[in-house]
Amino acid sequence: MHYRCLPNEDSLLLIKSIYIYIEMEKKEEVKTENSNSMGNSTFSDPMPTSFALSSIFDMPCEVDKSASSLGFMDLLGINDNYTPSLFDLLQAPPLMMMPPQQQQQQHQPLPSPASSTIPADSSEVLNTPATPNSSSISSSSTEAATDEQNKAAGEEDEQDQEKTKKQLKPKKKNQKRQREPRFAFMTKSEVDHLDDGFRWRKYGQKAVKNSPYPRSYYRCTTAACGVKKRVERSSDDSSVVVTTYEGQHTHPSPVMPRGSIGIPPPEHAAGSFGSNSSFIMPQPHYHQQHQPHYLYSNSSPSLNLASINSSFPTFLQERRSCPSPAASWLRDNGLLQDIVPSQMRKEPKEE
DNA sequence: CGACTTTGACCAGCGC
DNA sequence: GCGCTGGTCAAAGTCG
Repeated sequence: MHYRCLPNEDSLLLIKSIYIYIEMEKKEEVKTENSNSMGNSTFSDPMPTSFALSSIFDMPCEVDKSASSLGFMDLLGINDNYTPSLFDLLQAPPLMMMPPQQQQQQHQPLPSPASSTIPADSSEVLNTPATPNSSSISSSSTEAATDEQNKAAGEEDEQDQEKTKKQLKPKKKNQKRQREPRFAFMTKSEVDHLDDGFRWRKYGQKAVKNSPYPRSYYRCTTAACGVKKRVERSSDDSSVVVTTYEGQHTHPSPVMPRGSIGIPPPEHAAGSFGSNSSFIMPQPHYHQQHQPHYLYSNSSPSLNLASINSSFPTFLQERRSCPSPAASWLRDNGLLQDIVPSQMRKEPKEE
């Protein structure tokens, strides 16, 4: 697979699309693998995809150097003798990358920053993890209606029913439960619930099959923001926390992290995602212990790129924030090895 | 007292 | 159809 790079203001959105594309491509493989091997439990077999993605990011990319963005080659240390990988390109300043298939199939450009919410029919969207931590990969699935809408409908119908506690439950009867796009990432952390700048309310906890650790369910406390996240500890490695975000924040982070390494709303990043500038990527709280040291330790704390888009997978942002040498180091030592795909959910059967 | 967590019960989806 | 599991609800409890 090769990617073409073109300069474009919407590059990061396109990168997202690539990421989505990768996920979609890999989804089927993983499904098959899982069904052939160990059943259907979620996260049951993260490694195949993990490695697959790793290799994808290491894939050589076809770069249109003449058209690439200003300083991009220098920044990445790319020269005529070096073929950048997708990983490298993800660190580049705005540029466009599209897999050949996508170039043909997806004539429709991704939404401009001005309308950076993904179209409803866009089957795969990355949401806003705004997570402080490192490694991560996600998957997304799509299903669309909001809980709020369902709730309203359900309440209407069941008003006369006796138990108030049951009023909200029939809401799902007439409609298949639909989900927001989601993605998951893994983090080495001693704390389960990572501070990502948003405020969450825990609304449930469940024991997880084949895992001694429970899964916790959180909802964004902001009214009208239906973002949820699930947090669970990996049964394989108790030091790893798997966080799955679902949905997209409709508001800026209410909590700007203390000593947030001062990432101001990036003016020059506005070209990429600026119109959605209210979405400031919360920066990690480094007082917590969950921050893998290698992420930022040797690289500049972070470029403004880190805050460009709340919908951009954190692990990519962090990759982006590292200069190329660090990038190759990371590639060899850490991030991708930690990547775990989220559960690969079936596509909605009905549109 | 409000915000948040805990926890048992309930519901829906899925596989057998 | 049945049972299992994930996801959610909401009352009760806790905390600041």
